[in-house]
Amino acid sequence: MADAVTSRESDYSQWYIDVVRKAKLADYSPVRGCMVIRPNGYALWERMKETLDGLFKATGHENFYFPLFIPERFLAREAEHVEGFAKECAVVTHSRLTLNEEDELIPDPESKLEENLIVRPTSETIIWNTYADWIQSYRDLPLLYNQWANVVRWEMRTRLFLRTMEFLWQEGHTAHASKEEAVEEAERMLDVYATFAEDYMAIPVVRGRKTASERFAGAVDTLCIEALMQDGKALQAGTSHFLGQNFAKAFDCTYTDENNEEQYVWATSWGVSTRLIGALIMTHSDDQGLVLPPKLARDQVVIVPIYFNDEQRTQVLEEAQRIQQELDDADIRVKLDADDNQKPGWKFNEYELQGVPLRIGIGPRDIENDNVELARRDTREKNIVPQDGLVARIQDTLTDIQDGLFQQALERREAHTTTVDSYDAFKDVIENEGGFVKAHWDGTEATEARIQDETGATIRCIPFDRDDEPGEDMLTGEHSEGRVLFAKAY
RNA sequence: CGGGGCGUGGCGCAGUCCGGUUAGCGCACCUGCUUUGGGAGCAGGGGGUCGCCGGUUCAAAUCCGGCCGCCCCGACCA
Repeated sequence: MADAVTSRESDYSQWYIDVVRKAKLADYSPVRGCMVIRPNGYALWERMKETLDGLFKATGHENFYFPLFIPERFLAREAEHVEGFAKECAVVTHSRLTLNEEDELIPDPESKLEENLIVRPTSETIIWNTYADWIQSYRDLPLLYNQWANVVRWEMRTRLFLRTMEFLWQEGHTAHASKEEAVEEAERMLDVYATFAEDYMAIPVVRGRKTASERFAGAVDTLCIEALMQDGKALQAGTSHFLGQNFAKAFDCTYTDENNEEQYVWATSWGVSTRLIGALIMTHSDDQGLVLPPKLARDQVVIVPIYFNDEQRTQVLEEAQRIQQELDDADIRVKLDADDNQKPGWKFNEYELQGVPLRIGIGPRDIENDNVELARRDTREKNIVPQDGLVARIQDTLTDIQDGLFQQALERREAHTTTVDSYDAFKDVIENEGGFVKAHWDGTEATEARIQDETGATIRCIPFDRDDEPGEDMLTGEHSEGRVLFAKAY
């Protein structure tokens, strides 16, 4: 193959970049650390967005939109929040450009802003500033809102989709009258994320709680879903935060309860980003390129016509169009590639690189025998199958691919999840095998920091479903309430 | 922020060490014919201020000085 991607074994990092670029998901942009999301990549994001948006609406949320710019003083209001984000903010200081004596374009000193504006790294502050106006009474609660937006975090080190300076995401921001209700909301939305990851993206995830050091800046509690990539590194795929009354207090957001008493509002926020595309790639794709789960593929089936002369071309295309129509009628997303400029062989390779789950090849031979050639992207199996019953067969196969991808990822995760009881064993697994490691931890930040320092592994989460199994910290021997999940992470 | 790499038609590169015809190759692109079941063949054609600025020289992609940009790898982070 002329345009092969680097193999995962020889250079995982280069493989990832090759997949992104050769599947035409994204390009580098002229701006350092930012990317151009190409139509193939954006189509994926659109499908994710549509699906998630439906799940948000189904759980009672509405969309709104807040400004890209946040007044600098807002960010300063919540102490931990500033501390967490101050290091990575883009700051707008001027409102126009002008030419200097050397004819160079510079920010016009005359136009210096009275107050700097921050390009949002997240929107809690500006939203809670407004919630303070919207909320007076317990009757105004809850507020269940979400926004689809871009945010900017000035990163040192970037990687396509996984960490770029600007990225697309959704951020849900809810306000509640009680702590219980807010906690429940944070849990509900984590569940929505987990469902989405597993049922649509075919990515098995561990649901859990972050330790204090990994918590969102300004949150009381951060819940997360963690996924394991093919190279044995963990990736945080979504977070949901119980914010307590931190932002309500910072922005003086109170309501009057049933007893006419003033109370601070309880809050949550939750988000997933285009980073999920990175997770998708690193979960399912192979050395032939992208592999997409059928539920998220823009094109679930591509039809490649094969012919040797004009007469055959007419005949084959007619047949191909008929099949296309049948599939379309059955709500299968299908593309017929009748482009005359590329040969079938070229198309086969191209659609494999782009991860289209199923390919139908149809040529004179097939027409004669009422067959088509059906090729699966995930297993790379090819079969000659009868046209009779094709729609049902394709529906079944798509389901099979979707389930198979999840199953395969789940098995890989299980195979790369190790339970250890000694620090030596821990270091050995982290160093040589990677993956998730279940081990006892004494619950202190000091121990957590030392482990990270010495091994590079962090506590990904305290899993919700961990066994009730007290023990002793592998490092300090102190009491541990149960095992936590360690891994090296993206 | 440290370490490494790279900057030459749209893309990938060679040429740079050791200065010297008209800057070359593959892919892509355009035209034509033949082709089409796993990245087609032949013929013809178009496209470059060699990242930028300065210096040395009869002569600079090549040597010297400075600057800029991007990518990769590590520490911090969705």
